[in-house]
Amino acid sequence: MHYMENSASTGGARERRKEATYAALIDHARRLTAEHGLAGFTVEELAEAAGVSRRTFFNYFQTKDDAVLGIRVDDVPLDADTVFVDSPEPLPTALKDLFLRLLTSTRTLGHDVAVFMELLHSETALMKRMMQINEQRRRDLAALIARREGLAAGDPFALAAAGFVGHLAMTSMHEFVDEEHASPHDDEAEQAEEATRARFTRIVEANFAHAERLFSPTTTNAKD
Amino acid sequence: MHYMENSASTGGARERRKEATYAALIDHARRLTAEHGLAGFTVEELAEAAGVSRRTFFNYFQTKDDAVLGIRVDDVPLDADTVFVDSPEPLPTALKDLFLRLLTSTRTLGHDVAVFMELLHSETALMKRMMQINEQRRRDLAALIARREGLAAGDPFALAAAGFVGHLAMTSMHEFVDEEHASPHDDEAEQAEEATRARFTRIVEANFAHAERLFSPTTTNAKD
DNA sequence: GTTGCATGGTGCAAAGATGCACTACATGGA
DNA sequence: TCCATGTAGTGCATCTTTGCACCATGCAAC
Repeated sequence: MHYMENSASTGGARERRKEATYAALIDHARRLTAEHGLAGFTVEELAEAAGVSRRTFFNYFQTKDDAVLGIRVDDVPLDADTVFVDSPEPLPTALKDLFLRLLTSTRTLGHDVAVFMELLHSETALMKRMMQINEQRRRDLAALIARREGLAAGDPFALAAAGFVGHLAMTSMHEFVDEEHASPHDDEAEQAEEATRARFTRIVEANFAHAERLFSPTTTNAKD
Repeated sequence: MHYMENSASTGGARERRKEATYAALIDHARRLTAEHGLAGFTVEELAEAAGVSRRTFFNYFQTKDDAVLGIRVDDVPLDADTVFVDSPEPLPTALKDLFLRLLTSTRTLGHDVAVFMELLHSETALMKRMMQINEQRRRDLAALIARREGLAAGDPFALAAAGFVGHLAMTSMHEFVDEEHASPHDDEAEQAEEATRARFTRIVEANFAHAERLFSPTTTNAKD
């Protein structure tokens, strides 16, 4: 009678719809910025391309810039990320997961990474905002690591770890872009996206593996 | 500054969204019926395929069957169709326009016609409902023609004209299906859809041309 | 038959999207 | 300088979608 047993894959229609709208707005924001520059299109046009009203756009993003960067209004503030704090994983893994989760939210996991970096370098406004965001994230992450590991706020290890994660993140992204640039990887369909994402994830994991060796002496002393 | 001058093509986001949802629901309803039969899928699955909730489906269609037939809840009852009554066009043209408008609403203008006829003949429930609908439409149309032409309700000419239109409609659809069946028209992409629609429209116009000759002696006597 | 279960269909209150009016600001003439 | 215009962003009332509880029906197991 039922030809489909696995119907409800990702929860309710409300959430699926929201994700789809976020995806559409971010993707079109980047496409339009690449094609016309950040000042070359209006929010009105972006909203229309994504199939929502102008007003709805501002329910999803505080500013036009944020749409390009993938900074959602419903983002959990990093300093409230209980998932990371409560994760049973070892610290390096938890950090890697957090990083990947962030990239998923901003839609910069696969081929988008290269596009994203392009945009950052072509629009100074975006770069500026991104640096603000990263600064804030570094601070929040330090506090988060301290909480997770049972350290005092401002503990040097937490600060160093947070900085190191930033470094790993940046390194991973650059490394990925360089490698993609080096080997053609003639992509025609979106079928390539999955493979691209896998390549990127592999690079991230390779880089975060460094963290394992550097962190373990310290982390085994804390909270365990 | 603006790279796009023709932004607002079809009004607000609300209407565009509604049309898209109707289109998705009808198309998926037909696809699922073709693949699994009318009883082979649930409203839940149909709604999910179209990206809306089950409850929303019932905001768009009274019943599952109606979705396949393209009978919307917000359809203007035919006997309230002021567009037709107030149209300045000659009667045969107005009738043809009304017919094409109806087909647009039910999404059976192009390649869908053949699919639609297939479904009608494969599911007796659909055929039954369709005949009900057509019966009602014939009655309403007769009343509408009478109003438009300033005739008394039940005027024989109005009744005959309504019946004739039903005949022209049926003839057009069958003729189209036969011709498509005869010539391969290897369609691969949706690029063919536009051409298919044009072929169908041409057939409709050819058939309604008969109405011109038959109606004009009478209509020139009325209301003019 | 009757008990359970899947599905069709509806009422209702909460959440989300939209239209509209409004402010702020930047830019480019008179 | 001052004004007109275009666009970013926000407050608010209204409309739409959604989740959920609910009932009716048909069908299969017992």
